[in-house]
Parts: sequence; structure tokens; C-alpha cells
Amino acid sequence: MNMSNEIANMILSMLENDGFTEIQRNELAQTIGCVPSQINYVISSRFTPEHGYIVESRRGGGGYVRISRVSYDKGSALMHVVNSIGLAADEATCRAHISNLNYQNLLSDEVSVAALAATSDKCLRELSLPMRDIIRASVFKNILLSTVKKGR
Amino acid sequence: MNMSNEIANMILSMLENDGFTEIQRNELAQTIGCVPSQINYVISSRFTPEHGYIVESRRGGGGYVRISRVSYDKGSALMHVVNSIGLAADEATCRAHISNLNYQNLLSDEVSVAALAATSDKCLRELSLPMRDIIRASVFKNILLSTVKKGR
DNA sequence: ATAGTCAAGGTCAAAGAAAGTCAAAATCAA
DNA sequence: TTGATTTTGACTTTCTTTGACCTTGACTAT
Repeated sequence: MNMSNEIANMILSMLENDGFTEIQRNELAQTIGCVPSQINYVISSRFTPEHGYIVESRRGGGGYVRISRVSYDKGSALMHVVNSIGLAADEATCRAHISNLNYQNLLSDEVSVAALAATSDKCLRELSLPMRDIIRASVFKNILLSTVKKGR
Repeated sequence: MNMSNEIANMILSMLENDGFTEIQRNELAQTIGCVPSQINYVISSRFTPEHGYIVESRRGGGGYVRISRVSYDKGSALMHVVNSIGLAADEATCRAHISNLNYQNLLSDEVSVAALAATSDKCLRELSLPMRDIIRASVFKNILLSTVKKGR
């Protein structure tokens, strides 16, 4: 087994718990016994967006490299919600879905707030009842789908 | 966590109540255990107008540094758009507003994509024409208003 | 009023701490 | 053998920490 694979396995095992890990590049390199830039090599060859990972980093004092796994889970979880909604949804149902998705980090705070506004009764009060819940479901599903469309 | 982040968090927690705080630079530096000028570094790297803050200060005896979270510019620009929309809006109008606000960094990419989805004809096709543009305007305005935070 | 003193906060640049880049060298696999 | 992958390390870029020196404002003694 070559060193790059060992590094990859180590990162994979760090991700096991919650699909998220934060490493210190130089520290990891030293405990593994490789040169720091090899960490970059492993990340850029095995932890790309195409592989379903998001990598963020920061230089300087207190720098870090964060790796998180997402896309499949995010896409399928959101699709599951979309499919479960059906043709109509009331305000409480949407609110419950949104806060749940936000809690699971599948919807950002910003988009969650926007989604809450867009699916509120206040927003749709011009519509009377059968139609109101139909439009609300459509708006909600379209917002959710819009967040899945792009990787990274 | 590096020291600058700790300082930033401390300031953030001071701002929590009403989006406003007044500190004594040297005092804060001493309680945190850093050199006074690091407070300036933190402020100039994390509490800029781009980040939504206004900083005022005064030297000499009884000097101070005031930091306030601001939403006036952003909020008023968004309010201007909200007011200009009126009671109804077609898809093209919403698209133009969204791309303009996004260009001016008043709407994030994520929220812009969500807003485009929520105001699309595809999303509202169940409604026939007078009502479709009325609801679209309401949805759009409510999304914009949801992004305006209150401060100070 | 004026000058002096002290108590703030401001500036800036050097030093330090991470991470990133790139390409040459080494190794591996077909 | 030869093309792809891996390994290395010199060099770069970004962010943080520190400290010497500067400016401003309030108060005081003349």
C-alpha cells in the first residue's frame, strides 16, 4: 500500500463519524511521516467535488483544512423530502420540513429563512384554500430543487 | 482556535443584544491577553463595512471603540426594490431584479437561485394570469424582506 | 489662553505560522 | 518501455502576532 492511500484511508476514517473533519496539514503530515504537500496531492486526487467532497482551508496562524462529504446525501435527502410533499402542503408542514433540513445542514440558514418567508400564510394569503396549499407545495419544492442543482 | 478568532467571538457576543457595543481597546486587550493593536487587526479584518459593521472610535482620555452591526444600506436598497415592485410582477421583472441584486452582492448566490426558482413561471403555472403575477410579487417581496436583518 | 502631561487609540512593517503551487525525480503498472 | 501516478522540496501566498512609534483628546498648572 502506498503512502497516498494510507493518507486517504486516514482521512476517510476521520470522516466516518459525521462526514466532517478538520486537519492541520503540517501536523498530519508529520504524524504520518510525509511531506506536507503530499496532503494536498491526496486531497486533490481523491477528495474532489466529483468524489463528493467539499474542501475548505485557511492559511496563516490557526490555519486548517476542512473536508466534508456531502453531495449524495444532500441530494437524496432533499429529493426524499420533495417526493414526500405531494401536491399540497400547509404552512406547518413546510415549517417542520425546513427546520429539520436546516438542522441537518441540508439547507443554509439564509435559504431556510427565505423558504420560510416564501411558504408562509402571510405571503400567500391572497389565495384561498385549496389553491394556497397547492402553490405553497410548488414553491417549496422548487426552492429545494434549486439547491441541489449544483455540486460544490 | 487562534487568538484573532477568540477576539472576534468575544466582540460578536458583545454585539448579540442589540448589535451595538463599545469597548476600551487596551482593557479588552489585557483581559484577553494580547497586544492592543491586535484588536485593530481583528476589527479591520472581520468587522468591515463589507461584513456589515460600522466602527467609530475616539482617542485620548476616555477613548473608546464602538462597533455596530449595520443593515441600513443593504436594508434600504432592498426596501427600495420591494417598494418598486408594487402588487404584481412578471417573471422577467423578477429575474432582472434578482440578477441585479446578486450582482450588487445584496443577495447571495444561494438565495438568488432559490428566489429565481420560487418566482419562475414553472413554479406558479397552476395560477392563471392576474393572480400569478400577484402571488409572484408577494413571494418575491417576502423573500427579499426575509434577508433584511435588524441591527442596532 | 498656552504649554505640558497622561491616557487613550492608530499605523505600519517585520517576523512568524500555516497552507498552496509547481515541476522535477522516482516509482509503478500495463 | 513508457505513460501515469506518487513523492519531494524549494518557493509562494495568505493570514496572524508583535512591537516600536505616532496622533489625538482631556485635564492641569501657569
